[in-house]
Amino acid sequence: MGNQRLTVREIAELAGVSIATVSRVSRGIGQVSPEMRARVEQVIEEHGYRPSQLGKALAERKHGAVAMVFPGLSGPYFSELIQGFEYEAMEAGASVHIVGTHHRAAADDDVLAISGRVDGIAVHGGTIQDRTLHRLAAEVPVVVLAGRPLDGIPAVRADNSRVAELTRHLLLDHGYRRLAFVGNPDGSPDVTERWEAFKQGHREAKVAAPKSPLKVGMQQSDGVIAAGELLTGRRPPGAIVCANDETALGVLIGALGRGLKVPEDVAITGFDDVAMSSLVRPGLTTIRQPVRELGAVTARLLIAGVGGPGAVMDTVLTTELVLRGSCGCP
Amino acid sequence: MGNQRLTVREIAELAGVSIATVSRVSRGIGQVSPEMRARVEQVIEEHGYRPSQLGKALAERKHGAVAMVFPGLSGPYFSELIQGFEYEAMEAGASVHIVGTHHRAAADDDVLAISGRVDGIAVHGGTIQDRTLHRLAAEVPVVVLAGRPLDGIPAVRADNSRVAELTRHLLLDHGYRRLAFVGNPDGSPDVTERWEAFKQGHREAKVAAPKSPLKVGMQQSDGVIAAGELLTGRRPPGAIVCANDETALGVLIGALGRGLKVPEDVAITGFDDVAMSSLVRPGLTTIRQPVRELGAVTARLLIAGVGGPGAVMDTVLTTELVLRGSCGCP
DNA sequence: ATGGTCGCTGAAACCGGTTACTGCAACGTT
DNA sequence: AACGTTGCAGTAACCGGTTTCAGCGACCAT
Repeated sequence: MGNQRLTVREIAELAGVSIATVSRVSRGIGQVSPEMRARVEQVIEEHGYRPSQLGKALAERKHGAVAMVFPGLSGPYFSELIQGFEYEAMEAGASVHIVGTHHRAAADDDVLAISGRVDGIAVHGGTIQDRTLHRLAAEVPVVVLAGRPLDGIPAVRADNSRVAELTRHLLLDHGYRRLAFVGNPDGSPDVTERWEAFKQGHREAKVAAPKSPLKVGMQQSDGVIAAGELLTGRRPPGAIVCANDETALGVLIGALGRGLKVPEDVAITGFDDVAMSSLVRPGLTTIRQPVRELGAVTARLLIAGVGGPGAVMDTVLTTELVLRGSCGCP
Repeated sequence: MGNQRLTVREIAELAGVSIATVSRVSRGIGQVSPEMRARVEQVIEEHGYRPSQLGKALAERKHGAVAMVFPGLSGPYFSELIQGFEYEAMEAGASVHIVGTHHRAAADDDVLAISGRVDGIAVHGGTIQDRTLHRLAAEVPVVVLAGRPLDGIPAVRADNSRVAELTRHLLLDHGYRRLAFVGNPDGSPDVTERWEAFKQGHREAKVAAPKSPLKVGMQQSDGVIAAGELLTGRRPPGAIVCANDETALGVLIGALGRGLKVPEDVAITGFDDVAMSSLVRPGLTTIRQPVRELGAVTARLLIAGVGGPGAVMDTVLTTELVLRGSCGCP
């Protein structure tokens, strides 16, 4: 405690050189004679000098930090996403700020406040208003994560249209009728696209799609609640397509807890392919998306600087249908 | 894009005043005549001036940011923890850096690297080596979160000893014998304390405790794996005490998936009381800890400055036994 | 009229780095 | 011998804020 850090000028004094030389040595650039370099390095080593990030940042006019904004960080999806993002940022020497808005009123202000502290911001789709997004983009490079590109703001996302393929599989290969969709499109570009793909799949199979989705949250506990809603009526659906694995697992637990058999009584599918999905009985049929990679690509894009001519505006990562027992496959 | 931010000097020029006055107005302190204040405020408003965090930070010699270091952020526990921390930090105007070490080799270096960017760091128990912790504490205020205080480094934690009460409940009230403990004490102060309390409960009930815990991770998927290990042998335990709710839910799913009845065939308990625990059938008997509050208290402590005489060295939040169906209670 | 107080504003120093530019010595070339 | 390179180190000017201190005019008391 207490022993405040040394500055360039003090190190310069101790080594009997100018501050320019200290800076050159500590950064390892510029021309410095071997003996001078050795002398300065010795002093730096002795006193454990490390340049202040503050001075450095001001002089270089960059923060060496990026931020990620998301609604909340419940569950494996956000964990993976952040880990991919954070790992990539760390590799590039940038530290990571996080802003979870979790339904806070002042969220948009918080996001603007962070813009003065970072070199770039990744905003999870549906987290803040488009208006705020534009104001943000005027201050600092922005990438939309899991959402659509918007007026010069690039996006990184997964191919949600594969839900159409899943839907056709349920309708045509297994012959289920009366599918239900669990998930709330409002405020989530991902869920919106999945719901649209769900309807598209119905069109392609020439089967009437349900009028509306069952709007619940994205957590496992929301799935349990959804199961209660869907499976207690007189005409329960033959298959339940969930917006993500966590709700699907919740629905599965809710169904099994009611003594129903999956997939005999009801089929269930998810989206993400989280670790649990291959471990439950029956295994969860789902769509695998490269969540970690999504975060990593976003970080790389942000650090590379985003803007400029020829910049990639829309990065869509491929997804993959994973068939397991919960849809009726062996 | 492109329109770079204005500086104090430019605003001063535009308003026809000195930079000192601009600074005083923008900070709202010091003596400024009403008309001058109005004039400057007008210019600030017009041009959307907001002082650079970089200049501010350098001049004030503080970053206005705190960091949280943890092993990884899987599951609801870390989500809640971070949300509590982040919310409190935001309230105080500090932004939040996160560092997930997730078993990275260079983790300790990363943590030291971040120390030059923040005013304080919360380190989750068991994340980095004690040696690194000391070096860190020499640079910046540090609080250990979910761990023991260490040589002047304060800690914030929950009362894990309540696991002894839970253990006695299983042994004495329900009469179970042959309890198993699921969780890996290595590298986790929390799990270590819970395992110790588990043995303590056995001593108090005068029942022999198992020699060692079943060492698995803290995620739901690890619980499924643990269920496979414990429930396939010839003499399965009568009750399984898990280090946290997520593994307990995994064990529960694994047990039900094998056609076992809970609690008739095997009782299961957890720790945390996450949302899912009250939704599964049977409800999960667990110990409730105030995870969010844990994060919030840590943030407050860090922002208040930690050190100094009379500082609180050890903050222990109370926990509560929550009895539901999975232990055999009605 | 003079001296002292008070309220307000501005000049300049400072925070801790980076870097353009300058100066100087040693060397090679014609 | 005079001159142009070249390599190296130092001076000083930034980066964008905050804050100390000095100065100045208005006001009041004597």
